[in-house]
This record gives sequence, C-alpha cells and structure tokens, in this order.
Amino acid sequence: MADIARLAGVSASTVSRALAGSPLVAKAKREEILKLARDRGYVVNSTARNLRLQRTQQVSVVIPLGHEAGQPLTDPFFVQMLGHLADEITTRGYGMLLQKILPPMEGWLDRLIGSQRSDGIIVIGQSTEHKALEAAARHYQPLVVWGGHLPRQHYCSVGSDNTGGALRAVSHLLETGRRRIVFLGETTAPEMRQRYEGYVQALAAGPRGTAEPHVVPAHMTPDAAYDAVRAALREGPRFDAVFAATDVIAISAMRAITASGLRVPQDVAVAGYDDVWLATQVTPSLTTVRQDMQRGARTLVDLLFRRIDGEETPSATMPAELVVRESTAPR
Amino acid sequence: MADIARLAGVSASTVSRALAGSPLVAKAKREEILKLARDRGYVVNSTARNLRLQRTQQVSVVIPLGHEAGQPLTDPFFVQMLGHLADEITTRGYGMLLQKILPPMEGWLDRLIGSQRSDGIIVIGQSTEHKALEAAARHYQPLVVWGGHLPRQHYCSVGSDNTGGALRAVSHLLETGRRRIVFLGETTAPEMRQRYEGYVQALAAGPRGTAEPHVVPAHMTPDAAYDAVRAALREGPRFDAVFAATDVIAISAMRAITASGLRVPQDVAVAGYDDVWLATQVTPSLTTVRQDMQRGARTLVDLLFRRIDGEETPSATMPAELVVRESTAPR
DNA sequence: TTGAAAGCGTTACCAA
DNA sequence: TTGGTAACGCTTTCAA
Repeated sequence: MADIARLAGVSASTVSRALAGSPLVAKAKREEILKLARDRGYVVNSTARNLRLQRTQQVSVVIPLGHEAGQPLTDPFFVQMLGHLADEITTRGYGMLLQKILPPMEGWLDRLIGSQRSDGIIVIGQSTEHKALEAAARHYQPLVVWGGHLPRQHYCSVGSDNTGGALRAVSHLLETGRRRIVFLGETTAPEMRQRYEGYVQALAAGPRGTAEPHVVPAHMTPDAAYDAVRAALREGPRFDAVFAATDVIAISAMRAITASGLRVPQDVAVAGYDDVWLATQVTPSLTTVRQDMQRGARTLVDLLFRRIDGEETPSATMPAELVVRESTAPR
Repeated sequence: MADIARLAGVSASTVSRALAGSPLVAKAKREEILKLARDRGYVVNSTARNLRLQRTQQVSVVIPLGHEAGQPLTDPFFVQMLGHLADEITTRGYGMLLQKILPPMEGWLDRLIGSQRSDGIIVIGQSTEHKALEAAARHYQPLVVWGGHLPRQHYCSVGSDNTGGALRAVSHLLETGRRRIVFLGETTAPEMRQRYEGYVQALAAGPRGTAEPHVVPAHMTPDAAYDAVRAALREGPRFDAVFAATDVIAISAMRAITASGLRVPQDVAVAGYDDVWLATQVTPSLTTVRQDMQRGARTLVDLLFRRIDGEETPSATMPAELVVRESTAPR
C-alpha cells in the first residue's frame, strides 16, 4: 500500500480510503489510485486488515471424530453437509476453514476459540463433546452445532427430529408386516441415541407379536457395519427388518444381507436415516428418513451470522420426513 | 498477552518466549507463565502472530466451476477429494480454507494470491482456467493443480493418466465384444478432453466393424446426463456401450438405460472414470478407471509444501488402473 | 479533502 | 536471562 501511495503521490490513508470506496476521496484521485492498484496487481493484505478490524472474515467448520476415530472425512453425510455449508458461507463473502478433530481432543474448542482464527464456529455432530460445547457456550456466543437437541442444553443447535423420524421409519416397517426389527449402529452420539429412542417407542406401540428392541452394535463405517450384519445373520437371533442409524451403514447392511443369500426386501427389509444421494442410486433403492441438508446448512449459517452480530438465537429442529422406496416393499 | 505479562510480573517478550518454549526463559518462570496462561484460558492471537511472521498457516483449496456452473459442491468426486485433502492438510498443522469460484471469475486467482490469505493454493480441476493458472504461475510459486498435464504447461499439476486410463477402459469394452461405443460427457475441461482422446485412440485401434467415435454431449451433472442418455436412446444411432467421462454420469447412464427398458450390461455396457466409492455400491457395480485419490491428495499436498519451502517441483502423473466390475460383463 | 499518528497483538532484534 | 522497542500492513481518529 505504501508503494501505491508513493506512486500516486498521496498518503497511505488516502489509498486506504480510495480502495474502500470512501466518498471522502476526490473522484479523480480515487480513480487514479484504483487504476494504479489494478495495474500493479495490488490487493489489500487481509491479515493486516483483519488484525486492525478485529475480525477474520472466516468461519470454522469443525468435525469432531471422537466417537468414531476411523470414520473418514469421506463419509457421504459429512461431505454433503460440507458442500452445502461451503456454498452458504462463501456466498456471504466469508472463508470456510475446515478442521477435523481427532482424539485426544482435550481442550480443542477453547484453543480454537482462543486463537481467534475465525469469527464463528460451526460444529458438525456432537460426537462425545456435549460437555465441552456446553462449557464453551457459556462465554462464547458465535457457536452453532449440528446435532440432536438435548434437555437443558445451552448451546444453539440445529438438527432434524431424530426421534420422530426414527419413529416413523420403524412404524412403517411394522405396517408392512415386519415384527422382528433390529437397530443397527451405535448409540453414543446424541443424535444416534435419539434415533434409537424413536425405534424403541415405535416398537412399544407395535401390534402383538412385535419383538423386543435389539441392537446390532456397529461402528458407523461401511466395513464395520457390513461385518456386524454378517455376524448377526450367522449367529444372532433371526430378524426380518433392519433400521440403521444412517444410510451409509444401511447400505452396508443390504450388501451383507444379499451376500448371506437372503433377499432385500423379501427376506429382510432395510431402512436408513439421512437420505444421502447414494440412497436413491443403490438397488433396491433405500427407504430412509430425509433430512433436508441444504436447508439445514442454510439454517446453521443463518443462525451463526445472527450470533456473530450479537443476537441470541434459539435452537432449531427441522422436520424429518419418511421417504419410502424399494428396500421396505411389503412381501 | 499483556495481561499475562502483568500477572506474571514480566515483560511481554518473556511471555512470548515462554509460550514458544524458548530455552532462554528460566525454567521456573516458564512454567509459571504456562500455568497462568492455561488457567486464564489464554491462547496466542493467530492473526497478530501471522502478521508478524508473514504467514497464515492456511492453505486455500479452490474449486473453479467455470465449465459447469450448475455442478454442486456435492459431487462425489470433489467431495471425496476434499475429504482427503482436509486430512492431509490438517495433519500438517495447517488450516484448509475452502473456496468455490463461480463465473464470472475474472481475476479471481490474482485476487486470491494478492490477499495473502493463505500460504499456498491447491486448485481442483482446471475447468476453463488453464490460461489464468499459466499466468499466475509465472510469479507465484506455491500453486498446485489437480488436473490433466498439458503440453508446454508451466504450473505444477497432479493428475492421473487420463488418456491411458480411458484407452484401457475402451479397449476393454472392445475386447468384450462391443463395437458401437459412445462417449458421454463434455470435452471442454482438459482432463475430460484427454479422456476423450483415449477413447478415440482405442477405437482407432479397434477391430473391423468398430463404429466411429460418437459423443453424446452432456453437462457433468446426474440429471443432465440422465436426460441426455434417454434422448440418445430414443433418437440417436444405436450403441451397445457407453464410456462416460466420470462415474457420476456413468451411473446416471445406467439408470437411463434401465428406465428405457434395456439391460446393463446385456444390452448396453457402461464404464466410467474415477472409481468413486459409489461405483462399488450400485447394481450392477460399475467398471471404471481408478484414480487413487488418497495418494493424489497426498501428492498434491506434498508438492505444495515443498513449493512453499521454495523448491521447484515438477508435475506428477499417477497411474490410472482399470477396475472391471459387473457393468461391462460380456454378453 | 488530505495527512500524521496511533494502535490492532504479536515476535525478534539489540542492549543490558 | 530479561526488557524495551521496532516492525508486520492496515484503518481510523484527529487535526489541518
């Protein structure tokens, strides 16, 4: 900037004003400066500008992977969410700073906040970090979390109606005549826990002959879920339907069932959760609970920017809609 | 930092040194300062630190979408690549700043470089930006591009052997008895152009009775490709195989073929390019050309960091391996 | 309408 | 081993 000032024969102050489009600068002078900057390829140094302005024009997007160290950042759900977030954030002229947090995670949130690397933080998935989020929210406003809404929670979260969505999916399985329905997945993360609760509620309201809840535990990765379902088919009690905590593992379940010589949906029906794009592409196509991720992403970003502006925003719960496809067709 | 200094009864210099673990600070004093900082939740302000150190500890990852404005950031290939890049970059203690560039893009690269928001730039896909990249590379070193390597190119690129991979895929189709093979997709982006050239070369070397090259033009989105293939089946000349520029549109082609009452692979064989995870999950599973994206991402990041350190690195071409699955089974 | 100067929060040089 | 001071590149107040 000093260079430009010297070339234009004015002070740095004037250049700064001209570049900011200030009406204080004489029009002719302003245009001369603008032209000079353009010709010399000068762009304001954003670090210096941000230091002066006490902001960063960046938003951090964080994915804590505490509950699932092996879960790669290639998981379709995360990745689809990231795409939508990137769209929303960059549209607003902000940068999106992507971070992945692996165990041991001790103090990660405080460090991130303290470093002031970004003007706000979006956390995707509570993972095992509910307590840390709760603690941070006491003194740090611009924080929004994608996940389940918990009782007495103080941080701002956005998520779908996990319990209701799961309830509808499992009720649908019951309506199509299934009676021995297992839950596939983990129940540590709050969202997954809520889906499990919806599953339990649906079974409790099921007709006579409905089997008790039964969990086939599986890490939330494709391979782990595949192995878990194969083992369950070989060794465990019989079942005629699977409700999976996510689409990704639902699709693994379908493969495992087919590989075991059974048919989907005739022998075992499968339903998932998320409605990732993949769910429409597999054969048979997957019945699932849709979360409108684009809307979710937009809501997250909206709320975050309102918080950056100092507003106190409430959490939002989005509808979870059952999408019936081929994998749960009646026999 | 001034606070901490006052509380510890030392100067800011000493606090800075202690926090940096400098051996110059007396051990007792250092530990006292560290404890104080921990207790008060003090973390060094990264903007100020970066301004002083003339670096950002961030890498920009840019996706220019010039050739395909509608292409969402949810495209499986991009998104899988992003995941791997995020892994590699965060592992090195850097932040990953994600940007999406839409038309009109005039001057985006110079602005990005000029703003000094990041220490280096990774561009995913040349799109229509070959010239801009070429110009930027003349004066800006830390720039690495995922894409095809072009003759007389000066910027550093990493990509798979597009021509060779396509050649192998189409040769494989010929070997399984297909003779009327169409190319599905666009040929504007250099990588796609190279794949098209491999297709042409394979046909030129085909046996008697091999039909001339024929392009079914389609934007690189699932829906556009689906429509294009349906129209081609309804109106165009007959074909018994499709070589698609990417897996995403190959999968759309499969759906379109099935929806038209034909069978894959019996009536029409389909092969794609990329080997996204999805390719293994569809039925029939998709024959494709594998690009090892994890290795690709690692190479991109390696080269970028070497360039950040001032080294001049050459471009890298990675092997492209044919993966035969069900969608090209012989009749 | 313009310029000088202060200050954003660090780090690093130089002196003590 | 420590502290004072300058400097990183910018914006904004205050004064002219």
